[in-house]
Amino acid sequence: MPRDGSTTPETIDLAPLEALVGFNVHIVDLLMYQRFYERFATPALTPGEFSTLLAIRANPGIRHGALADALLIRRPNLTKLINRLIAAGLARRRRAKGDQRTVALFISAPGERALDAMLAAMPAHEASLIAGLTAREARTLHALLRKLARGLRTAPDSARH
Amino acid sequence: MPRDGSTTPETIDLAPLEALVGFNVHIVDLLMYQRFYERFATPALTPGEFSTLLAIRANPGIRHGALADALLIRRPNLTKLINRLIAAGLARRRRAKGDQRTVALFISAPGERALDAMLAAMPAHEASLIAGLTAREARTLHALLRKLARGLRTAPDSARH
DNA sequence: TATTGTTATACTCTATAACTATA
DNA sequence: TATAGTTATAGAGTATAACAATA
Repeated sequence: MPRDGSTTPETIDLAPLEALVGFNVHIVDLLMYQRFYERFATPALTPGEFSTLLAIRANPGIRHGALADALLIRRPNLTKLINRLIAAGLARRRRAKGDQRTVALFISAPGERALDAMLAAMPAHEASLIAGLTAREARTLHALLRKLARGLRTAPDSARH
Repeated sequence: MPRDGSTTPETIDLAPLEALVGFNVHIVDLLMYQRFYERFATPALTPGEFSTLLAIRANPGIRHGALADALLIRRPNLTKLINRLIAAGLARRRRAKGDQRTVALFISAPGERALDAMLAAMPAHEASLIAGLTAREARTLHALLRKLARGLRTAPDSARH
């Protein structure tokens, strides 16, 4: 740090950025990703793989397309992600009964165990994420984020290709 | 959509995911990024370039390292981003007065104009992002996100390399 | 002819290590 | 010897277009 009176500020003013909701959301997202990787170290699932596997368990037999839409992942990218899960023995693909074009996705027994192991650590993880907030603030934030997500998903100009 | 009684749910249950703060933050971040690109179409700045330029204007003469830390960008990646801003004539690099290793960053006149043009559209943009919330809810969310970001930045296990 | 999932591919973002020039 | 910024490079993540199978 400069010992002279130069213009270089070491205490940075981020006020104009913090005034924008999107910036705060993004910073929080980045920091939470960091925390996820710190806690669930190398051998485990990435946030995307974890979310996908959890969604498959909650919706056995779900199609690729429906899952991709729900998780905001493009179909080609989801295919690769699912391939990784299957290669790891955590999920299974099965041809659907009716429409022969579609594929039904299921979690496997090892997938269940992997998920349960991570979910066991999740309460402590979540608690550490919101450690800076009171319990009441955390509940409020959570509810507002869900409401915001719902609103943004169903928004008018969401002319998502 | 299947017309039989197959197990494929078209109404997806995301409850186990929405119960996790991190998932909601990530979804909101993704959706807000989409909105940003929809509004500030191709010729304009990316969210990262916009944030960086705004931070430079608020902190004239800031060093690369300090800026990278504030925006959670690695130094090599920030160098490339700044190179793009400079190539576009929006920012300038200048050798600092004291420590000859450091570089001081400044916004240019065209940079000011580009920023002002985007900032002029920002109130409407922000309003559309939080359209699903009441004014009071939006204020609460904003305050909680900022508090959360502060807490996560200064956290104990943020042994960020 | 349209749709589901896949393949191929490119582009961005990000991450690490090594280099330079200053300190 | 350590630090600031850069370069080089590789690895994720994500985007679009085109294809095969089925509707």
